[in-house]
Amino acid sequence: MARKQGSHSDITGPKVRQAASKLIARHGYAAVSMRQIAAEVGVQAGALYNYTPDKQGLLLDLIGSHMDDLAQALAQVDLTGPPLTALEAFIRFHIRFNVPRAEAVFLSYMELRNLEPENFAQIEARRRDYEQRLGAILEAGMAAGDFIASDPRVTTMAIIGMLTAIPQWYREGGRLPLSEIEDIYWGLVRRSVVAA
Amino acid sequence: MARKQGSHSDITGPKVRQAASKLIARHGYAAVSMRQIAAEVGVQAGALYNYTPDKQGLLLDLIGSHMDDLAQALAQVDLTGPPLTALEAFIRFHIRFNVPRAEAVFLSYMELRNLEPENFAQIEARRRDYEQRLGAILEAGMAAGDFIASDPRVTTMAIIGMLTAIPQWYREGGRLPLSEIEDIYWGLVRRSVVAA
DNA sequence: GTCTATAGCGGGATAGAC
DNA sequence: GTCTATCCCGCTATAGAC
Repeated sequence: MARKQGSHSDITGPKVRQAASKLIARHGYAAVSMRQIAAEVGVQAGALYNYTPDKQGLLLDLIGSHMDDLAQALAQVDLTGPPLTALEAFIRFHIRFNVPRAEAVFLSYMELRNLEPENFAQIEARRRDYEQRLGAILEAGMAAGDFIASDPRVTTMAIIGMLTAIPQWYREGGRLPLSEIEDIYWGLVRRSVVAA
Repeated sequence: MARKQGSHSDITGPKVRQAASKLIARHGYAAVSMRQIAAEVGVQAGALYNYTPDKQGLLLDLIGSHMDDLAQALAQVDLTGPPLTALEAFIRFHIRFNVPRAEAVFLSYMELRNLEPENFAQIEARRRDYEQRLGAILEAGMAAGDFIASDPRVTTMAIIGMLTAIPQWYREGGRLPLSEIEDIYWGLVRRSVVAA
C-alpha cells in the first residue's frame, strides 16, 4: 500500500521480461541484443539495467520463474493415489501446464546451454526432480504389477520426450481441441505401460 | 586422379564442417564466431571463406547434409511390408540413425530458426516428408485394422517426439546398450498402437 | 590456400544529466 | 526511472601479400 500506484517499475519490469521471452524464444539468447529488447519495450537500452544486473541475469530470471511456476503447479496435483490414477494425473497435468506456455517451455529448454555453469546446474537439478516425480510413479506401478515391468528410467524419458514435444506442433484453434490431444496421449501412454 | 594428394582443401574442408558442427551444437549458431571455428580448425578466420560463402552458408551446409544423409539412409529401408513390420523397421531405423549422430540431430533441430526464410522452408519441407513416412504407415495400419484406430497425425508427432528425444539423454557406454534401448522403445510403441 | 591487417558495424554495459 | 552519449570490445567479411 505504501507503493505508489502507477510506478513505472511495476509496469516496465514485467514488460521487460515479456519482451525478452518473446524475442529470445523466437531468435535465441545470443542472437537477441539488449537494444532489441529495449525497443520492444519502448525504452532505451540503458533503462533495462534498472531491472536486471546483466543479460545473463535476465535469462536466469526467465528460466527460473518458469521452473518456479512448474513446481508450484505440480504441488497442487494429487499424485498420492494408486499408480494408474497418479500416472493419468501427471500426464494430463504436464500437457495442460506446458501447452499454454509454449514460449517459456521452448526457451527454458533451448537456452539451457547459454546459462553460466552454476545457473545451469541449479536449473538442471530442478528439471531432474520434476522428471523423477514421473519416474517414481512408474517404479511404484511396476513394483505393484499394475504396469508392465520394463525399464522405468527409459520409460520416463520416453514419456517426457513425447509430451514435451507437443507445444512444438500444437496450435491453438487447430484441428483438435487440447482436451482431445490430452485424451489421445493418455491413451498412448496407458496402453504402452499398463498391464492388460 | 588429377587431384593432388594432400591438397589442403580436401582436408581443411571437412575439418571446417566438423569444427563448426561441434561448436554450434554446443554453444549455438549465434554464439559461435568464425574466429572460434577457425581456431578449432587451426587456421585464421579469413581462410574459412575458401570453404563457405558466409556463416549462413556454413549452417545450411551442416543441416542440409544431415537431411541428405537421413533421406539416403531411409531409402535403404524396406517399408513396403505389412504395417506392423514397416512400423518396427521405421522405429528401429530412426533410433539407429539418430543416436550416433546426436550432435548433428541436435544442431539440425535447434538451429532451424537461424536459417534464413528460404533455407528454412526448404529444410522444413524435407523434415515433413520424413515424418509423413511414419504417418503413412500408421494410416495404413489403422485402415487395415492392425493398429488401434486413433488420430494418425497426433500419433505420428507423439512417436517422433519420443524417439527424437533419445540422443538428448542417451550416452554411449551408459547403463544400457543401444540395442536394448531400441527394444524398449519398440515395445512401448507396439503396445500403444497395435491392436491386441 | 593461408596469412595479416583492417574496414565497418553492432554488441554489453556504464556515466551523468534530468 | 529514463534518457543521451560513450567506452571498449568482438563480430563478419574483405583486400592484398606471399
